[in-house]
Amino acid sequence: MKLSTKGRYAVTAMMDLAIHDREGPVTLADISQTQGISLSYLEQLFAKLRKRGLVEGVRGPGGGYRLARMPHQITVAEIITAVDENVDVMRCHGDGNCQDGVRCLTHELWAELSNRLYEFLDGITLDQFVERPEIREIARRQDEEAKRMNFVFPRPAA
Amino acid sequence: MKLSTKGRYAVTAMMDLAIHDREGPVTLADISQTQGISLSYLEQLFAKLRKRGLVEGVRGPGGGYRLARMPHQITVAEIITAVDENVDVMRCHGDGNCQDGVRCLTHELWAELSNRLYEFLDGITLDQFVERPEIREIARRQDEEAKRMNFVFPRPAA
DNA sequence: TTTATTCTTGACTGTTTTACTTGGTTATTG
DNA sequence: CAATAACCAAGTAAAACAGTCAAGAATAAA
Ligand code: FES
Ligand code: FES
Repeated sequence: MKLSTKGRYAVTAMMDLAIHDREGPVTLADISQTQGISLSYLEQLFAKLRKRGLVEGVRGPGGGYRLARMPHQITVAEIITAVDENVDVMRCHGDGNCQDGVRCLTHELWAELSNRLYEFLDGITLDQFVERPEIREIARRQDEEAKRMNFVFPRPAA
Repeated sequence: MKLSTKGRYAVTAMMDLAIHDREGPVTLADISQTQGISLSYLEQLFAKLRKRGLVEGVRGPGGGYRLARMPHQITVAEIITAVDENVDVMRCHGDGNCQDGVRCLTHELWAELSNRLYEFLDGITLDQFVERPEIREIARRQDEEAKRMNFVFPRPAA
């Protein structure tokens, strides 16, 4: 397992998606602006998320991305493994042969660690966070901020 | 937290150390050969482990490294954080300001994740594995292998 | 039907981290 | 003294990371 900025970005974006799920598809440009993540980088991440069946894209005006499942059916583990391809905690990838073809000293340790780690991350679903009032408050603030940015010149006085 | 080969090497080496703790200091050359890790790379890792007070070095002939504490007092979390300096699961490093100075959407999620992950890794100590018969068996095999390598020509028949 | 919107794809770039090497210098033992 | 083994400082090739750029394809709205 690897927990880097990449996985963090992915989870952040998925959370944004979960929060605005009822308001129709969310555009990557929106997420980019709201969460401060590079648009083109998001595109790469969402390509992977889509291949894993976590999100689905809607093209054309009014389009964007939408969760492919209910928030309580999407776990943090899935999101992270979707974008972080080498999730190899073990050198042997579970085959038990990294020591000249035989099992190495720490195989068991990593196997156990890997299992419990995955179980743990797999127990955290998106909905566990989006429902919290503190989170909703932050989301509301972000939305207002975005609105303020977009309509700074609503109609030039003329 | 970051779980990479680096941390894996460190834990592997520490485990080797824990197993051979009673036979006096263990040399890095031994670990290098037994576990298949580059000697100079081990030196770098052990420099960090030493700075964190996890091991102590004994110089000169017959020297090597030795655990600075009992195996049940050394956790996997300590070992990993010792060699992986940037343990920043959160972009804000706990300050809650990665979103233009204010708390971002996923701050809580990462804080909680970070906490529980650390607690989990902190609950695993070295002795929990070195006592297992399967592990001891692998260690025994490794030792024999090493012996066979060293004494391939014990005394040329003459 | 045109057009704007948005997803989708591929290639490309600079920076950082990994894993490892080279080449030393101390300190300790016999 | 010579052998041993910890210490230390640089440097390096390859990979991963974070991000950019550009072109295209599908679709909804005008
Ligand atoms: S990690 Fe499985 S054999 Fe080494
Ligand atoms: S992670 Fe703490 S504010 Fe974003």
